[in-house]
Amino acid sequence: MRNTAKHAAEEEPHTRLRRNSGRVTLRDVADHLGISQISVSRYFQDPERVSGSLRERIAQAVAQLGYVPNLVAGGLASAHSRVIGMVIPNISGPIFAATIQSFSDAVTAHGYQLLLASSYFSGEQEENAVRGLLGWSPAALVLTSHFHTQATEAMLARTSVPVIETWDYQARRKPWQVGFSHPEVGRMAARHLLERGYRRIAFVQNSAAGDFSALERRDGFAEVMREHGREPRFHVPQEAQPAHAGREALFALLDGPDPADAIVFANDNLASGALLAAQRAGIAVPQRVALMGFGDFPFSEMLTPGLTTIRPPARQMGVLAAELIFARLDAVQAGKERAGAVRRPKALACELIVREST
Amino acid sequence: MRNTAKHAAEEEPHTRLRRNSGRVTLRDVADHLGISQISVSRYFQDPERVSGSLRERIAQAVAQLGYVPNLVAGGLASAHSRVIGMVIPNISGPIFAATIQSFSDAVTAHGYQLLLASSYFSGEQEENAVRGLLGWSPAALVLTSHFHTQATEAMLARTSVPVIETWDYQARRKPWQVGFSHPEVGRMAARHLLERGYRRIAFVQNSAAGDFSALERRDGFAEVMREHGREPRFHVPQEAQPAHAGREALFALLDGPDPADAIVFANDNLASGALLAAQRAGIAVPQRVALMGFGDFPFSEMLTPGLTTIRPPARQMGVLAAELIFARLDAVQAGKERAGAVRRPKALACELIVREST
DNA sequence: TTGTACGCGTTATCAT
DNA sequence: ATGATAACGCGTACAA
Repeated sequence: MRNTAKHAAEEEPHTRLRRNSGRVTLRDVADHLGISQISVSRYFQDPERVSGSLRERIAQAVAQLGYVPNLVAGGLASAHSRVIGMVIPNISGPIFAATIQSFSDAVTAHGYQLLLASSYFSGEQEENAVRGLLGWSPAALVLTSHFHTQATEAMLARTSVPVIETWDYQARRKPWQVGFSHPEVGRMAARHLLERGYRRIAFVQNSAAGDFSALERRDGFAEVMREHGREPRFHVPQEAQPAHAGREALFALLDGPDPADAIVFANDNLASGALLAAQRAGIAVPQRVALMGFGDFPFSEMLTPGLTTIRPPARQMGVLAAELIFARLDAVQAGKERAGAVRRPKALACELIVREST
Repeated sequence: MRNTAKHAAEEEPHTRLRRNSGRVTLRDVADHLGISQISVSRYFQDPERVSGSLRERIAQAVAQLGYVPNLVAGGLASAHSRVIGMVIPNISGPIFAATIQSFSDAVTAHGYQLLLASSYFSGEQEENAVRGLLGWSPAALVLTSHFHTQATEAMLARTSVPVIETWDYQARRKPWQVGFSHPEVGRMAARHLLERGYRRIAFVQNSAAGDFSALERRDGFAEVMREHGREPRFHVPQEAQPAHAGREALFALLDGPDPADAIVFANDNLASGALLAAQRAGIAVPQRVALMGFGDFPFSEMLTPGLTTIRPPARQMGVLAAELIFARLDAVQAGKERAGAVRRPKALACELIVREST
């Protein structure tokens, strides 16, 4: 068939050179069969919309010509793409892995694709990511927590793309949130250690300065401590690498005349670093100092002693976020009637996992 | 300013209803300033291409109107999008994490975006992912290893999108590869254990049936064993979950009259599962049986005893793949002259990490 | 440096 | 059930 400057000279009077990217288009398939583009288009949108005989011929032509639908063109024409954007502080790493995974699976199952970006707990990076993702007119946008720059908030306020936030929960916030309460996590940790009889308890912050959710956990922890008449202690690591930061915190908090008898870490990475350092230094856990983390990362149960931690509903958040998004998309597609049927989710719960380290 | 049916009635004689998605466009910015679209377009492509005074006015209008460039339209017009597709067997999970991370960072640093899909070691899922990703006319496509379905290979052969494969190395394959030799990994493992004096050595396959690279490692292992006059042993786990599969393999291989004295696992997930099971069952490692894995996952050094393993150049593969892609893109942009300057990469090396488990 | 004209490949709309 | 035509919003080519 025509290959360069295809379908140019025949119908147009003022034939300039067309730009034609060289890829097989809907039109090539249609011309090949002597039918119109729109029939082929319909075949891809919903094969039932063309007659059975045509369906077979199109399928064959598509295979023969190696046609791959151009989603960019489709997205432009229909003003919405089958892409969903997601911004996560850390793509790799155990923290968000289960959420990404479950969300990604749901997205794929619905025939959508995932545009993924990491912010590294930086507002600026998140802002750039959001701008870029919105440029693709995604069907939805998923962010992590409610801490954004002003410019990001402005973009969110202006866009018509539905936005959902995960790993956080506030009942009244404008973007619906799928997650749990961070202060409550801090409270759980404090209560657990107080119940166990520990009294000189410290909280170790994340070395990533932008992890504001970790500070919310810290505040929840401090609140319960004070309610029980115990002054909470804190440590802010200087070391950047989590394992080193955990080690640093351990030694700092055991040093001096009034050493801590229990330490809550902002996450399991820090906690496991401390646990290993304790093991190597011959510091008995939990006899001399109890350690606990947050996240229940896969290795936390493999350590000796096993790490007590708080397990967030990581998988569930991805699943629920996807359900919410597709319910909303379906509702819009089905007309406004059922749009009200999609309900704001409730807060999810975290689970205290008690192992040997406390 | 005009909001619905904007810029419709004025210039077109046969004014039908325009479709207009409602978002702020380049044209809105241009109209706002009384200049042409193309000047605003140039501003976004390269601010240096418009005069300083105009530059400031445009910047202000963009901020005021909240314009976000429509990458879909831009992609269609220019026939290439600033998106890079990546298909990885497992997005989350420790195996490919470092590769994804380093690649993602490089992509972001170049102002591109990452469209990520997982195949779960399934050829069919990979095929769907590739089709979907190619639909976005990505600037490049990154796959994992060389095992694809015929349909996938056909798409790769036909597309003009540059393709790179990672986590694999074959010097002559058509898509350039950025990675290492899997058989060599298997050979390294066998040599290490034989040197240590182990003789009844078994290899445990991955419970994920589609992980063909793991079979290449197995074959390299078997080759060296036979060279040394030792018959290799194998175990194929039935359990799906890696930790359980590792446990199952451990007990199966220690059972019977001629138990294994060393076991190589397809990856660290399996190996650590076995290590923990051994610990709980009071099986001395490495005295009664030595264990080693592949991957050097973050927790492998945290186990007691530390897990001997082979560390792939995970980070480096992501970095190198990105370098290759952007060098190629730059070369194309700069004209064909320098296109030859981009050289096929050499094989990367894995590193044997000896800890206490062997 | 700035502007005009038009195509990129698809889908929405209207017509048969 | 199928077709004709005009958008979608931007970048390329060419002109001034």
